[in-house]
Amino acid sequence: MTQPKTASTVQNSVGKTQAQRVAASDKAMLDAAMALILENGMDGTTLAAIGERAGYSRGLATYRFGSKAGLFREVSGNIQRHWSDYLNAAVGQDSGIDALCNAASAFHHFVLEFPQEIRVLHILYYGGASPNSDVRGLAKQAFSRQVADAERWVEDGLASGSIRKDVDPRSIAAQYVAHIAGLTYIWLLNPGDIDFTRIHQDFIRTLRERLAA
Amino acid sequence: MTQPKTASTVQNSVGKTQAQRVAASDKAMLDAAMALILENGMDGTTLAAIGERAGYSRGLATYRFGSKAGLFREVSGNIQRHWSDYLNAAVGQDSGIDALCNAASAFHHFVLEFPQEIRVLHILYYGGASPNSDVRGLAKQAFSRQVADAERWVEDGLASGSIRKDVDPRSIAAQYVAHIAGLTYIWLLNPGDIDFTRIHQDFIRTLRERLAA
DNA sequence: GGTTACTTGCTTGTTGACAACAAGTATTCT
DNA sequence: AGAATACTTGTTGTCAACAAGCAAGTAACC
Repeated sequence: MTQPKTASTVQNSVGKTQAQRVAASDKAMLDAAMALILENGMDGTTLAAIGERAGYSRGLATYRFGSKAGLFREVSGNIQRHWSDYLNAAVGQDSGIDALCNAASAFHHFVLEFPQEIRVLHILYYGGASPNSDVRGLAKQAFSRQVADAERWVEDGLASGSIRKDVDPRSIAAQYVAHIAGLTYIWLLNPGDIDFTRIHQDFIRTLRERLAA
Repeated sequence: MTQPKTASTVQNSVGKTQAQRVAASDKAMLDAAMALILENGMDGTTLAAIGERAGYSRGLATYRFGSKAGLFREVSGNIQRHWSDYLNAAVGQDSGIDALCNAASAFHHFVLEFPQEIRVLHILYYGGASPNSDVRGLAKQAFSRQVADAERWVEDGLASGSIRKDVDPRSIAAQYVAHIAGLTYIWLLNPGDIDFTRIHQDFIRTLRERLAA
């Protein structure tokens, strides 16, 4: 294993265009990174291990992502894009209570369909609770946007009269996001302890009861 | 600064009993640890920095806590004990909806009164979202107990007839804890963004509406 | 279409920071 | 006094980050 590792050691890295080489290594690196974060968390994941797990050298991860922070940025950006598309497809042009409920359902389905991505994403985001953490900005931005979305939905519902007048959009939005984030956190800690589907149905029902005009 | 640092360099470390020496250093170390975790997070806090901030050598933190994991255990244990006493004082022998509401209010007051302790505690707990994290077990245990407490309160309320019959204690308990944890997380990320008092009042009201028999 | 210059992808060498531990010194206790 | 405990200093191994180099691909020119 100490023999010099040339690019040709790696499957399919010769006779390809540069673009193909990068695409291949990039995918392998991101897959390896996600797998290692799931196994060992952020701290336990080393840049060297990512490169080697992906079938390259210990140095490639640093070269590709620049730093550990860059790696986390890349990974979270990828997953977030996926979730964002999924959410938009589910919510579309809805607003008011329907938008809130559809978004919650979309999250519920996403968790069932891509549990690993959600796990990785939240491992990263909860790491952002630490000050000076490299992912803090990412987490902040993600949650701010979620709250802003929810707030907008509630405001639209108020404007159209489908939501009762005595609620505060900002407060509802914060509670809505907190509910989902908190539940996901508990699930992350103790996957078997949470009956996600039951709680989700409960939540949807309560939301409608509480907000309906 | 490179001169040998003997214990007598430290204020009040000579002419005291061993017990007093330990008590003094222990307090200084824990204070330093909390301050540094608040400033730099878990990753950014080094055992050496804790010792030196506390006015001792770079080695004392390792000697005292055994390892970084041991340090976190100690810090979280201390804060948790404080919160636990605070909670018991507030909830007492209450059960049912009153217990849930009083516990939520106690948390609200604790956050206002000891924001730094809550910040540190949750920085540690959210770090537990990472697998193989040293604090994972602590976080798991803490949240399990919170859910169990809430579940018991709901069950008592069901038994005494003060809570409506069609709710699932486990589901309610999980949502209750998720609400508080999620809200705290968002507050940790963006302290100014959350109107804690308003949301708390909202929450209490909703809780009563939703659970009252 | 073949040789040469250049660019880009990737690897290896090295440094500094830090946790962890071992071995030492200082202070108190009996 | 010496034993025990509190604390400090020396050292090792791991890892992120960076620097320097090698190899494969691409383009310019003949």
